[in-house]
Amino acid sequence: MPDDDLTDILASTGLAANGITDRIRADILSGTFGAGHRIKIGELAERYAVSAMPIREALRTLDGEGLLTIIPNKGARVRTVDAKFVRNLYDIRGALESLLVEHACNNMTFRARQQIEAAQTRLEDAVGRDDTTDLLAANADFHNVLNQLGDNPEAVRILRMGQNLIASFRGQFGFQAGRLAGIAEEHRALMEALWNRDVSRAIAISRMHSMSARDDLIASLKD
Amino acid sequence: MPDDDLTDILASTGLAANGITDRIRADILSGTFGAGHRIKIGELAERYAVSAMPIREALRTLDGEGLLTIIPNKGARVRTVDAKFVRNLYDIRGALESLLVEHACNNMTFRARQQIEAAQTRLEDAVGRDDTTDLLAANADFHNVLNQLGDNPEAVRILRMGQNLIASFRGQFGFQAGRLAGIAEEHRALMEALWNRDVSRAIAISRMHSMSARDDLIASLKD
DNA sequence: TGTCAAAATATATGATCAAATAATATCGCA
DNA sequence: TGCGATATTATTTGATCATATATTTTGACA
Repeated sequence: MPDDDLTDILASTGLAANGITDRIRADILSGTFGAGHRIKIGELAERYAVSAMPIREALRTLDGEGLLTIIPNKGARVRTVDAKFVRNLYDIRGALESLLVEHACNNMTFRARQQIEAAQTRLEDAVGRDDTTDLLAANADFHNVLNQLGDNPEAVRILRMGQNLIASFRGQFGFQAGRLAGIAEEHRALMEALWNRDVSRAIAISRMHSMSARDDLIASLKD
Repeated sequence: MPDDDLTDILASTGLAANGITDRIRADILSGTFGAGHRIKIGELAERYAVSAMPIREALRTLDGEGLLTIIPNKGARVRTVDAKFVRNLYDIRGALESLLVEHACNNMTFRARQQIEAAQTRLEDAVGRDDTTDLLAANADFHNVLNQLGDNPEAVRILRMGQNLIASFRGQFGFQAGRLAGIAEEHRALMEALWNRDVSRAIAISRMHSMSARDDLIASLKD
């Protein structure tokens, strides 16, 4: 049964599709439940028209993902996010992405190169049109190819957890002026290093790329 | 209420004490439930003399920690661990620990230095007596000081999750000949770099330290 | 009026039962 | 005997109720 295989694969990356969990996560990330918001099981049960049980299990999962914090006998709150927290997540992201880029550089394939170049073309197009939505999609594709090539699904899983947390704030705060073009430029530099199999340079650019993103978001947070 | 504060702090690091969760985790890490073992809610409920409910929530938590894998409608299994998985975890650990060491090097305090030196003294003593238990405890202390100094609790949390997974195999497979002395030596080199505020050298040694540990465990796995 | 204690309320947690789904066994048939 | 469909069992998931814990409100007293 190929369907079973797919389910297993999804589960193995810690991203098994679960209706209620996904809906709560989406509502947190969309800002419906803002940072620090107190989550009440009863409320959510009513909101999603299910019993308390699926909510309780979903909250445990989201706690594990870091999206919210459960304090025994006191309930759950959406994780509060400050500049320090964002900085920490981006530092983690930088460390893990550069790890994946290192392996990706060594394992680069023709097909992956094509995919990266296609994503970059779409990304630059989006920059030209100042289209943030398309840019984020193309950016995700760009990095996903590298992440897969990085050959470390556990690291990708951690990365994705952090990404979820950050994504909502991106949508909320947007980018600083000129950042979109900066992303495209940093990608081009990374690509050049990758095609040249210059591992140490690829690592350095990858880390720098994360730090730029980090500083951009923190600057936006302060506005 | 200081007790409440403590609970909150524990919860914020994702390590809230929960009786049942802790017992299941311990039983997994001790090998009572081996890799790949099918976890049945009913069995565990009987074993720990509680209802199904706490078990179900505990399994979600442990799933989030990566200790087991839940497949919808099919149940949970203790994560199977192969050399590739161990390699991935250690690569993650190397990336995150070197990140923390970088900050620790910049934020080094006199008090931290004392604690690190004390831990190292105990570690070397344990090496001399070939006492693995004491060595692991001293080693944990050594790294904990650095992790705290790294000033990134999110990274520490991820690190701890991976550590849990690995710890059980350490106990099961032990170390290769001469590895204990190697650990002590690598620590000394790291300390020297730290006292000299040589950040890039400290990072390099930290990463190398993780890779040595990785290769040692993988070698043991193959025996 | 302010503060503390106690009652009342709200909420999370635990237990039990019911339903849905998956795994296993049984039986008919070639 | 070997295979496939069906029935049975086992197990997870969802719903509901009971209990424990936390929070808020109320009222007595200084």
